[in-house]
Amino acid sequence: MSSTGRRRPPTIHDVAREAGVSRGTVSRVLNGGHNVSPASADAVNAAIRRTGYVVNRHARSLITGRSDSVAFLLTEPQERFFEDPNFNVLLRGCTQALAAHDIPLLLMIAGNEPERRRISRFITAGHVGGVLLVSSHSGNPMAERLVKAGIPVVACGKPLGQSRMLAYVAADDRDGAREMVGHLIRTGRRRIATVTGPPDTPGGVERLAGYRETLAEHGMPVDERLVVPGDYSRSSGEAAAAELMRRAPDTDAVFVASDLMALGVMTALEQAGRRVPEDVAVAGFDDSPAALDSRPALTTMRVQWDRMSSEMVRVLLARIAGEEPSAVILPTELVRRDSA
Amino acid sequence: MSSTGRRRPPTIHDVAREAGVSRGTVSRVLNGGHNVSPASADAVNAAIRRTGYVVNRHARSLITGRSDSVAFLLTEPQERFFEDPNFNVLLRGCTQALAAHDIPLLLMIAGNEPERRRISRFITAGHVGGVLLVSSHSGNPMAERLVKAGIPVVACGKPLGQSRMLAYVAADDRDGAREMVGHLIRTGRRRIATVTGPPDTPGGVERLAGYRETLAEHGMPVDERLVVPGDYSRSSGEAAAAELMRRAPDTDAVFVASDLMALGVMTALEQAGRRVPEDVAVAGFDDSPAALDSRPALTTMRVQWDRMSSEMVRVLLARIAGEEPSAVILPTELVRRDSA
DNA sequence: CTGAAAGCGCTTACAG
DNA sequence: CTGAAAGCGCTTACAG
Repeated sequence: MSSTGRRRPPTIHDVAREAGVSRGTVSRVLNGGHNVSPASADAVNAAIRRTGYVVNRHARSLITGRSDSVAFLLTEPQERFFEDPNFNVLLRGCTQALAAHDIPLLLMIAGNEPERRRISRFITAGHVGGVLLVSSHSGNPMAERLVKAGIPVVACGKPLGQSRMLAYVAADDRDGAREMVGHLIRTGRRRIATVTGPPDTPGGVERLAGYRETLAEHGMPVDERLVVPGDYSRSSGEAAAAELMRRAPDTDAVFVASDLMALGVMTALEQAGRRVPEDVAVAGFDDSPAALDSRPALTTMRVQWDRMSSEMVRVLLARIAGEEPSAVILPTELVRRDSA
Repeated sequence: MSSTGRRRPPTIHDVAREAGVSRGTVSRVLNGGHNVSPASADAVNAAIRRTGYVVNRHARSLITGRSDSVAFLLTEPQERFFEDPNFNVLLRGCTQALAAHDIPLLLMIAGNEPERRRISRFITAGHVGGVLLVSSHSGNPMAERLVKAGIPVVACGKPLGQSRMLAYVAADDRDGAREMVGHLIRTGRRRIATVTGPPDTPGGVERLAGYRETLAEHGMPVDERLVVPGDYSRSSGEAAAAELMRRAPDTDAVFVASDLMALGVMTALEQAGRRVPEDVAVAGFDDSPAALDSRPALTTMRVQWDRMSSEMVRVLLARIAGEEPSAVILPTELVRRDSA
């Protein structure tokens, strides 16, 4: 084997010597093996194995002007995400899906404009091969900049108003809402309220749309007093339910646009002396871990967060490889527990 | 200004021309400004501003053999961390503290041996300037490898058995335990039990030690039946409390080594017909967000997770700059709520 | 204090 | 299919 000291890692030059070919040929094997004879390829691969060679990414990036790493980019006040249990699942899933391709994940938080500028500069400087964009609110300024700079971007959730320019992976919010509201109707509920997400988020828009559609299809007029806005926080759910009890004490079901808000809704209902589900059914959305801990256990729509992350990575790698932007919509699933 | 098209970003060469100096001088300014006349330095800095130059990290890393990025490395079955609310605080804090220095954070999860190998290779290949090691269990195989490879490492929490070779930042577990147990004694409790963390974690060892010491100092013999092991999970707290009620129904206080376990303890006590805090006081450790949501609200020791992350980054940067490993112990603070 | 030059490890036309 | 060569943007002894 190698006669010299084991200090510095082998380079493409060592591999070339070991394989009896030129450095150019080694590089060609490394980059897809085009225009290389099978015999040369075999020799190179064997040499790579023998020497323990691994490509120097810095040298490669210096030439190509791009990096193989991927950014996981948060572009909102981070509190929201870091409170959200789904966020962890997503981050972990993306890290592992990328690791399977030996691609490092860079975590970046762009909560304000200076941060956004700094990060834009970093990304457009070629330090990142693509971006997993996690942001639920529309009108995201980062998205446009990155896309214009030619950076492959995949969004998590449908980017309202930008869905034409971005690849994205999202849950089927509207269909999920339809299924849940249908469930409430089938189980005999007649005064069905909803607590919505913010109107500039896909979950806020689509889940509400599904609610409206389903009521209409069942010939149940939508009473606007039963539509109360929330902001996905637990406390906003609590406030919404309190408001609801004032506006329409005869409410017998609440379709809530997120589990976290649903927990708040249950707390407020309890305080208002309502039993769940006997007096009021409560249904959430997301199937977050907390849904299991609540009492009664929360009936909810499951969003496949694990698949979400693997699909995001798959679509991003496809984009990086040159494919056109595409949208992936993942179905949701009714998880019936005790609250509805 | 520049006469050519704005396509490719300016290089050190552009700056040199603009400043009327050689590329070597520009590089010297970039790297600390040693051996550069004030006049040259000024000219270079002005040129940098004018051209909008930013260093190409790939080229720099290719030369120096190291990177300025930092890894945030998890080395255990990730579930534990991703369930832990403190983890989020830590991750976010580190990301932001590093961002302030314009240093990217790479998230890596090494849950099994193949992953550990892959990541070790990546890190020792110079793709990372240092490592923030997050792992509570002792005997971490990564730590030793990295240290031996000369990678600056800072651990979160005292690395049992490896504290000599690693820099680390930790909460003062023992002191915190002493304060809490003292509080329980001062408020009249006499049969004080404890639910511990795993014996191979600093929190498991130190918080138990503080418990024992404090009882002893107050002339209260430690009854080993009152020491029940847990694993930091909520359910282990539940099981521990149930066991405790069997072993010693006259227990009037439980010092629990984590908030999550404390929540489990409260659930089990409730099921056993005990009132908290009237019959049994319950005290946690960590001051995690969940401590606020419990009913009664949990009395606990606050760990300064936000400072933890900024200290970890500070110490790591110092290590990278050549300083010797150091330990930082952060004080904890008694947060008195309703449960004790 | 400063410039000219070598070189980091790789990729990619270019010529054969 | 293959090798020789140029070059990516930077740092760092080396002379002066």
